[in-house]
Amino acid sequence: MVRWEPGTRERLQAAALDLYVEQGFEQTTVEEIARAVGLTERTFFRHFADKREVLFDPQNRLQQAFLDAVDAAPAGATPLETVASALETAAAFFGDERRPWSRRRQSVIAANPALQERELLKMAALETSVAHALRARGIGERAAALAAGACITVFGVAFGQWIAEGEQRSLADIQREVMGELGSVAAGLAAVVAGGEG
Amino acid sequence: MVRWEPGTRERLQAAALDLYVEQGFEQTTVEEIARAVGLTERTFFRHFADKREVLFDPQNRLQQAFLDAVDAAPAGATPLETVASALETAAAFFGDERRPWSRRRQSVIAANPALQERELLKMAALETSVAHALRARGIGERAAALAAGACITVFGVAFGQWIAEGEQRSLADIQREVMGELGSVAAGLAAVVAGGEG
DNA sequence: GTCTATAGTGCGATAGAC
DNA sequence: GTCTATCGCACTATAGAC
Repeated sequence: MVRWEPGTRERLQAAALDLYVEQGFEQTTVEEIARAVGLTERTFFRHFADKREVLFDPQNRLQQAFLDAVDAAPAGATPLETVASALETAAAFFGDERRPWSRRRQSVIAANPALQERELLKMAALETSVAHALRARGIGERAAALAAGACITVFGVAFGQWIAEGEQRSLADIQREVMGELGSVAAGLAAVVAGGEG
Repeated sequence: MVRWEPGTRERLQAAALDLYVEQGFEQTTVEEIARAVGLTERTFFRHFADKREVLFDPQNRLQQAFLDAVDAAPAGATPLETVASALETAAAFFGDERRPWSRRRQSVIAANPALQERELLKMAALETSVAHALRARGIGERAAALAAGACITVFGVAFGQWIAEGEQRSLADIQREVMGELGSVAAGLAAVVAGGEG
């Protein structure tokens, strides 16, 4: 009999998601989650800083993927070319096999402002780190911040479509489509800036 | 002697900001804030849902300003022209007299992830409502979401500069500059989309 | 593993404003 | 009388300290 089985984190995450889906986030206590996998409340807090964090990847693999992709982009690439290639790479993290889990997870988050806050914090951290990686490539602070903002906006819109009911296409395909639509929206931007407005 | 002085909300907000600046957000208890203005903890929670909310405008006036400005834009305006005019209008909310208070508030938020989460939630709500207002003008869902994302990104970058140490220019001036930089960044977007990437 | 501070909720009582 | 701001008390769960 093993004293502690491996994959404790993962089992806590799975149990938490199940309970959050079944009875709601607020109606679920940390003690319930811990007992569901044969542990105590105290152990839960050793693995996760708080009750929300259990729905998020403590290792931030997505962020690491984005950063590696930014670093790997060709030296002469523009800021938006760089983030476009980062989005391509990041899409590999969300294969078809993860889509059902992502949908369940998102339904819980959508129902709880407290969880939305945490998700937004993670996305903001991602945006900041992408901007930082762009700056390390010699891109100016403003351009880096704006390109990173565009990157996360496109990712967010595309991800929302990826988990939409009935959606079958890959995240990469959807991202390319959304990036194209961003091109359409931004097409008149030079004119807007030159012309001024009321 | 009046039992209830007016402006209870505002006095709680001022006292809370003072205490958060002096001793930190986490080191300040709700009871301290309440007692600082002669009230009890229970009354604090009558006015604000939680300890963080006291730093935010419960009336969401900024959001209302954005929405009014979007509705007031000329009928034929493109999505980005519309958000550009919304940014112009919204800038009126942040006059020079509010800059010192905004700086104090931001220094507290910058030091506390829990407060950053709340700020991000407010910004996300703002973005969503701008997207919704754009859709009401007949703009497609995707274009509306992307234009709203650009709007909030520009606002965020510009606001950060507005409260930067030594900054003197108005928020509207900075926003125009940032919008111009977004034009530069987006200039090559059509080429990126057409050419694809590794 | 226990112990505690405190955030936040629910219900009810009080009392001034009108 | 109604309406509403305030207070009091009991209570739970989170989260951190020891």
